[in-house]
Amino acid sequence: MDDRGEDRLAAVLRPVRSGNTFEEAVQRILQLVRLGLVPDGGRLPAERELAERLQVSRVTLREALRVLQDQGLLETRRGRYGGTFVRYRPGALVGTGTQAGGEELRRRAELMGDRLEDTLLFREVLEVGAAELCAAHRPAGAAARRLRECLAATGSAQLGEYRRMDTRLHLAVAELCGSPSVAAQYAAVRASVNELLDCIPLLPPNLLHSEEQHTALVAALLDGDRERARTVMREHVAGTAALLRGFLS
Amino acid sequence: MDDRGEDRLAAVLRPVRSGNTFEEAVQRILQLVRLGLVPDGGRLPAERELAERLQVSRVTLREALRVLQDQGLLETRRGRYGGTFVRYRPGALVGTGTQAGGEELRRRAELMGDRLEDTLLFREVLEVGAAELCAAHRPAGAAARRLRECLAATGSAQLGEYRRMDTRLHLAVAELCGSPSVAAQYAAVRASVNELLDCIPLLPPNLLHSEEQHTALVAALLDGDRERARTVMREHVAGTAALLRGFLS
DNA sequence: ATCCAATGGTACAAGGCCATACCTTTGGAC
DNA sequence: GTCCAAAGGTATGGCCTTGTACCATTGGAT
Repeated sequence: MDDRGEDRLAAVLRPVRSGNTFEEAVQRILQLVRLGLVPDGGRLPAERELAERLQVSRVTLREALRVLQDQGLLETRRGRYGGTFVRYRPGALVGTGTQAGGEELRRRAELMGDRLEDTLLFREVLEVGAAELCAAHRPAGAAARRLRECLAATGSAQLGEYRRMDTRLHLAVAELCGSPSVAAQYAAVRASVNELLDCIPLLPPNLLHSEEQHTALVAALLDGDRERARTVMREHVAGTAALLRGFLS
Repeated sequence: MDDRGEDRLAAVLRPVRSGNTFEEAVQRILQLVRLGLVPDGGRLPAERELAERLQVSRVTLREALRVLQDQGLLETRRGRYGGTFVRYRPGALVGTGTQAGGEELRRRAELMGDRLEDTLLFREVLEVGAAELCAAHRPAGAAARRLRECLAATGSAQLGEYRRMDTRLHLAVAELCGSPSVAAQYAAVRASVNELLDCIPLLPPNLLHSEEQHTALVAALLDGDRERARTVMREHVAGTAALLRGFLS
């Protein structure tokens, strides 16, 4: 051994399970909601399909759904054309000054503790890396269409739908970079970030700036300009990180 | 829903478990070995400590150790100052042309299938991102010492120890970037890469080139030069990826 | 020579998770 | 109005995992 004190094995010797199977299932369903992949009022895949895809027994999956029902986040209807429906309106941005949102934000940030900094750094690595890789692939055809469609959707989104559309665009970049692992990790990390972002109001000046960056990003991606894609994404990410840190101090 | 055919939920709706608990424990122990964090002849932490850190029952952990013992990768001795010891000599580089190694490499690459490309891309994102973040932190004090020490160790390593020291340097960068998640993901992905690299011979010209890049990398990191750190790391990673792809075609 | 602490080895009962099968509800198709 | 397919709701038996306690072995300390 050549360790002296500091633990060089920490990166490997960490828990193999982050909780019960059903707790992890809860987290995954929460990701679907926080990422807006299933919008308010939308229907989740059927229990049998969800269980199959998460590789969890239906019994366990139902335990997870039960928790989220009890929190009022999901509603179920029986019978054909029934299913599990999302009831989720972030809407912390209406009728609140920066006070109320700030309270909740601090509460949630407190809960994340040390993982907050980790999350923001990890996000930067994934997102900037994905942008560069995506540009390197020079998206064309269906990929290019998807990027353009996502960009247009952010531009014409209602205020209440902006975060959802923003998430959709970023997730598209992560998926188009060619590495499923990057996409999966980004989905998880972005769900955490959204949990915080949902607490702070969306101000028009920020939104405009964000849209300029989105436009520049997609242009760089379609041009296959790696350096520019990376630079634009880095600034964009730094912007939201600064926004969060600002509200937290 | 606005999905049309393609599955936008795939990044979230993936298995919550990649296998049995004991299989995942096996993978973690294998990581320790493949990363060279516990060298040949070295002793693993005691069963009780391993179980604690992996958050796995000792029974399950012992199942995992048993598998690796049966493969001859681990040996156990009872009694005080006993323990579980690593018996692992990559050494595919002695007495083989590129033939034998190429066989085994292709076999292992086949086994990884689609995950190979994913692994190489994910590695690039993590490694390049970690380098940039690490430089942004301008490592000083203990961090700077650790980088210099790791660099010196690669420079003076025996041929049989070079890959281990190389891994140690890269892992140090990932850890010093400030995000435990990045370090953890990198450890996993690098263990996979090492499984392949162990099949191909280490040629002096490649080694020299690699060492030049290591030196430049550490210099950039200590200078706090983000762009340079990123560029050097990108070329370095592209080098080993090209090496692998070359042996595979 | 004895003791002891650290390590691997073993046994058992409780709880978690799963596969499977079946029941109940619902609304459209006919 | 009847039927049926698709969805949620329920029950059972078995394997996996855990927590806990205890046994066996070893080599240094005394």
